[in-house]
Amino acid sequence: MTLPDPGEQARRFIKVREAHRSEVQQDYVELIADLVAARGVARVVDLAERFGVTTATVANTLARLKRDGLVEDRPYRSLCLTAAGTAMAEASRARHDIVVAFLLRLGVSRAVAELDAEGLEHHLSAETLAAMEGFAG
Amino acid sequence: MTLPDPGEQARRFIKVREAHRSEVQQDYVELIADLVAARGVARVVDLAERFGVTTATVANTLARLKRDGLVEDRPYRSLCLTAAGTAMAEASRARHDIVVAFLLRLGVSRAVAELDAEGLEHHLSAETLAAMEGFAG
DNA sequence: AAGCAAAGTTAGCCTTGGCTAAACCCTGAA
DNA sequence: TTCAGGGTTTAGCCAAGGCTAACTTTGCTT
Repeated sequence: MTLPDPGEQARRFIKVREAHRSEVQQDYVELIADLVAARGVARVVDLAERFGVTTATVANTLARLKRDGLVEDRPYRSLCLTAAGTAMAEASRARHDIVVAFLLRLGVSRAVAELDAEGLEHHLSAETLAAMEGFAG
Repeated sequence: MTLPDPGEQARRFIKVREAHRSEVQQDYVELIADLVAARGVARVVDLAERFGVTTATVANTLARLKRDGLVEDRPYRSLCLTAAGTAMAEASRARHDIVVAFLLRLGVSRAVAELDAEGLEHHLSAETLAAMEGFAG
């Protein structure tokens, strides 16, 4: 039983923790973009329902997204992404689609593919994502 | 652009949040088991070095693991897993190995496989894991 | 145009998981 | 045997991301 180099191992865990920090942001901008695309508006209640949290939690999270320049600050108005938020949403969606296509190609059912993609997509390096894209077709 | 069913989508995100809660636990018991296997003892300083955090953070996290019955409570002694902790460590390691083997088979470099596995392994359903195992050989 | 219900926000609380600084144990060398 | 230094724990701080309860704003309906 040989152990990895300590510094190398630490870098891996630090990377995972960094990914966690942007996960929520990516999920939010992606869902806001999808809602806007599908029905023209994204409301706080919709996000709360689709994330499975309360509207208070959504408001709390949106405050951070506004602070970070991803969402427009327009109280009591429909949600709206900034240019940076839109860019992040597009990147997230592209990656999400690759992961789902890959899992389907691997033989996983649609329901499970959509489920696992949600957790997986934030932890893929460019190299792995490229390999998945190639495999998916 | 059609949106998923709200309840279905919520269940996905709830699942991801649940996975997050046990991630740290799994990483800790897995590393403790590896250290014990490789050198007989697992010390707080080793965990801190390999996770890339301070020893204070490790002590804090270990208090939760002890509370949850995964680690023996023996202050100032080498860390030691309970039966439950050992079982979790074995399951984590098996899953980790499958993911790494799968990524290597997919054509990803060893370094990136080890890196991505660390983030990926906590977000795989049984179905996807089985598919990966089959693909890996 | 008024009033009410639904949507949104705010205040205050909790846990997790980071940190620093300081106190505390333990052990090996003098 | 003692005591200095390294390993461990404790105390106290912070941000993220959950919650409930109470409040405000909006906008639909009458």
